[in-house]
Amino acid sequence: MSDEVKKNRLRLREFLPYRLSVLSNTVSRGIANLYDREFGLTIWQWRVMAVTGDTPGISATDIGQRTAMDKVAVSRAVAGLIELGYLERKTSESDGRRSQLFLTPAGQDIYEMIVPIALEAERKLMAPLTSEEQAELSRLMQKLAGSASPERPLW
Amino acid sequence: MSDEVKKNRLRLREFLPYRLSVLSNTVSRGIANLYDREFGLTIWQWRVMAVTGDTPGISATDIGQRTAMDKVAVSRAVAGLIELGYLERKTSESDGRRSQLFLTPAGQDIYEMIVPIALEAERKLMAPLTSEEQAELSRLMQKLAGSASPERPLW
DNA sequence: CTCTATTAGTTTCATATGTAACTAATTGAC
DNA sequence: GTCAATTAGTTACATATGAAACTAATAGAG
Repeated sequence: MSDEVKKNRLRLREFLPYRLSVLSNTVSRGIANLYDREFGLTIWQWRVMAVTGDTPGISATDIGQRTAMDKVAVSRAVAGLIELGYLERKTSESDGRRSQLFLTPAGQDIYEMIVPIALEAERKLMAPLTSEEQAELSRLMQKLAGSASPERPLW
Repeated sequence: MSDEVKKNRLRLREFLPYRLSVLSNTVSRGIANLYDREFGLTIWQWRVMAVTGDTPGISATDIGQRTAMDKVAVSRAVAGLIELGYLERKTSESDGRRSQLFLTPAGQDIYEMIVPIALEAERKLMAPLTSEEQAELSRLMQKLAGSASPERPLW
């Protein structure tokens, strides 16, 4: 048991929610700068491009589920990407409410440029961990994610 | 090496920055709800209370360093807490720009109520991990934090 | 069919947040 | 001492974000 709990004292620097938040913000900020500087994209726009590139024809709602974005954020990111000429929207023939989203050729180009850069950034981030440690981190995060799922709030 | 890298394909669900962001947001949201529902505090206000409770007389600037908050966020959180009657500000005698912050008796009461609740939430969050896994997670996060430090951007 | 409930997506509005400009106090060079 | 440069903290402004209201289309009960 950690000192923190033993002493019944809360040290922010040892408090997991705080540590997660700081680490995530640091990483996200770095990545956001990268996408913005190199391609003029926000993180949300990039997420939308990433899943659309991986799953052409996906709808905005499904993007939201795959990216943990709410529908307003998806709507705005999609609008921005269409404006930039990277995304194209068709209306589903079977359901007039649904959109089907596709990367334009320009969007494909950007997509193919970003993927290796993003993977390289991830690689550098994880470089200090051995591959066993990387696998272990992944496993532990998955456990935590199950524990913290919003459907089953612990607090 | 993971499939993701091997295939040179980016699957958002396996991409560490994305996973960190989603996990952190889920946890933060749960915690924020807890603080707000039970005590009417924002996460930032609670962070300020936490370090002030731990280090009475601390200045706003030092709070910023200890909580990874920028000075504007600290200023706003402090203003809110003073408004709520949980925090008290004195001007340093040796340096008229510096403030010295203290919990009021009401603030102390809240502080003492929150600490065990927050620790319990953390305990529940980590419950699915063995204590070895918890220690390992902590160690791996620390390594990552070093790797991602903003002073030494990798991208 | 037809009418109500639901769903996909957008817009509106109120609030949160970060950057930059600002004020007040202090420090340090001279 | 005096004045430029720095530091602590606040304010102002522009942008980001999320909740709720809204529009358009579909589904489902009868």
